[in-house]
Amino acid sequence: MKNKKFYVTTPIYYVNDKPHIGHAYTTILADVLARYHQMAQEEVFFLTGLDEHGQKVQQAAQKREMSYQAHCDDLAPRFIQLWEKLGIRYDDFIRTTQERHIKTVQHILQKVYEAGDIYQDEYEGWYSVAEERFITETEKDSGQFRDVKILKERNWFFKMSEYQDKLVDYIYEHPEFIQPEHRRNEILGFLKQPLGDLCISRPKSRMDWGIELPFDKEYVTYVWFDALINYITAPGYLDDPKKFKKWWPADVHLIGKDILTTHCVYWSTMLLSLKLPLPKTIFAHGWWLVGETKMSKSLGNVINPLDLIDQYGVEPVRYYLMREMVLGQDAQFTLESFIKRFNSDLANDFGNLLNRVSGLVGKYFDGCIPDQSHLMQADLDIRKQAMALEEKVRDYVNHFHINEAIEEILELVRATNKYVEHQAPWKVAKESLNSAGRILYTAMEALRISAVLLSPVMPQKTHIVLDVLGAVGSTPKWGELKINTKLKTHEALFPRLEVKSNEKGT
RNA sequence: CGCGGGAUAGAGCAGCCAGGUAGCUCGUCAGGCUCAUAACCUGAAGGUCAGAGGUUCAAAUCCUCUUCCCGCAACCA
Repeated sequence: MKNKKFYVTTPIYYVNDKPHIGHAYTTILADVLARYHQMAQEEVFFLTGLDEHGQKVQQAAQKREMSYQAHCDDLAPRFIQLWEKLGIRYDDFIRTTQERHIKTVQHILQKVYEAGDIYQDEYEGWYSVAEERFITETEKDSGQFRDVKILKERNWFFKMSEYQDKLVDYIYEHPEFIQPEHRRNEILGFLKQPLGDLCISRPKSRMDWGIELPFDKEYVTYVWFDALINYITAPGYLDDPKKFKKWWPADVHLIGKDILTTHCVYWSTMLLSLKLPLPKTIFAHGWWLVGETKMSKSLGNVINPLDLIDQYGVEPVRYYLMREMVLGQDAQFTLESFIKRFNSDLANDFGNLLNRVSGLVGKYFDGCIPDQSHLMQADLDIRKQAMALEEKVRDYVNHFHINEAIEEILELVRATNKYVEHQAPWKVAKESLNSAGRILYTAMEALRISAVLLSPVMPQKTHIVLDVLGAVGSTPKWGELKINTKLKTHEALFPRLEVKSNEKGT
């Protein structure tokens, strides 16, 4: 049987500023998904990268008195280094200034142009002289823009409207296409209005940092038309048909809720025009809110979550971000909840389970994994729960409920702690070493399976656990522990964090 | 009447689509255990499920209205 493939993307991040928690979150999420699918024996392609054209980049570069490309080259490593720090294992890193991408975009522009889906017209709208861009009616009414005037400009347009009906039908026929569901409704609501055509050019006179239109040298491409194409550039749309056929359509485009319309509407209609299949799922996650709405004054502790990495380690941060964010909702990032999560889940439950079990095995079995012999009811209960876990986790992950997958694993960890407590092998051992061995074997198997299933979230820490158990490379199937294996010594996995008692009220 | 989502114990969430004793984690209180990272286990307190009305033998769950919060309303990534 041929392995399934899994192609996951993050947005390509815009290099007008340094990476922040939003970038980190999406990328970790993609990484975790990629690793789970790898664990399920699927072939995975994980793409991330940078969006380097457009007005904001131009402005940022000008401000720094650098060339556009130099500015991009300066920022790119910051992203790459952060991904290294976060343990991100991507397969390709695309930058829209790369030759492969520019060629692909120009090829597509030419193709769409020749197919008659691009035409020239005059764009008229409110233009902010200060911002050097057109603004929407809503933006104009907000009164936040000065020097606003009506401006007419000749531009090239993509016939997005042609594909409106097709797109609406597609969304209705594919409930999994846009997730979560309320985002899908949002797009369907948006598409109830007649869709206009998309202006896809910018005159060089106004903005020249972009990909030149192959059929009109006076213009560069609008940055979104450029950026979205990255998803097919990387798997080889232009120059590697075999590779492209293997990976496209993408299984998941992960995005923030702020770029929902561009992906669901612009990108989809572009693909429809190109007669390419649409991605299977576009998943929009929520945003991290740091603390309260206005947190500055009372506590003076405006926390940049990235700082936590240096202080507490990468993996607790990965764990926290994955565990705490629910579906496509927003979530609050507070140091208090981070520490609570760390102590209760990682230190008290998971780390401590390893500690107590390995301690007992050291004490009564000379550090060697004992034989399980035949299991009693309580043992069978744990085994049953552990054996059912893999499928539950897979199911949750496939539906993007990472937090629930993690919770399900922690339930096994907690149940195992409970089991050890109730079975009291330290007492049993005085009468029957055999029975104590059975209990400890069962607990260690449950721990091992928990570690395997948590490994996509915390690859390094779970590796330590598996290494201690002599079970690196094992699967979530029951019974892979090797009897008589000598346990390795280890430090506390997640030493408890002291609660700083200077917080008040929050 | 623009479209849509939400309001469940001190906190964060599940349950709602397929009505039938209100559940999980954290926190609090009281015990227990002592193998373990002052950890773990047992038990308890705490909710008129935003409010009002309706359907039903039965509503957190379905319907209507009200209040409050939030998202979207396109050419900026």
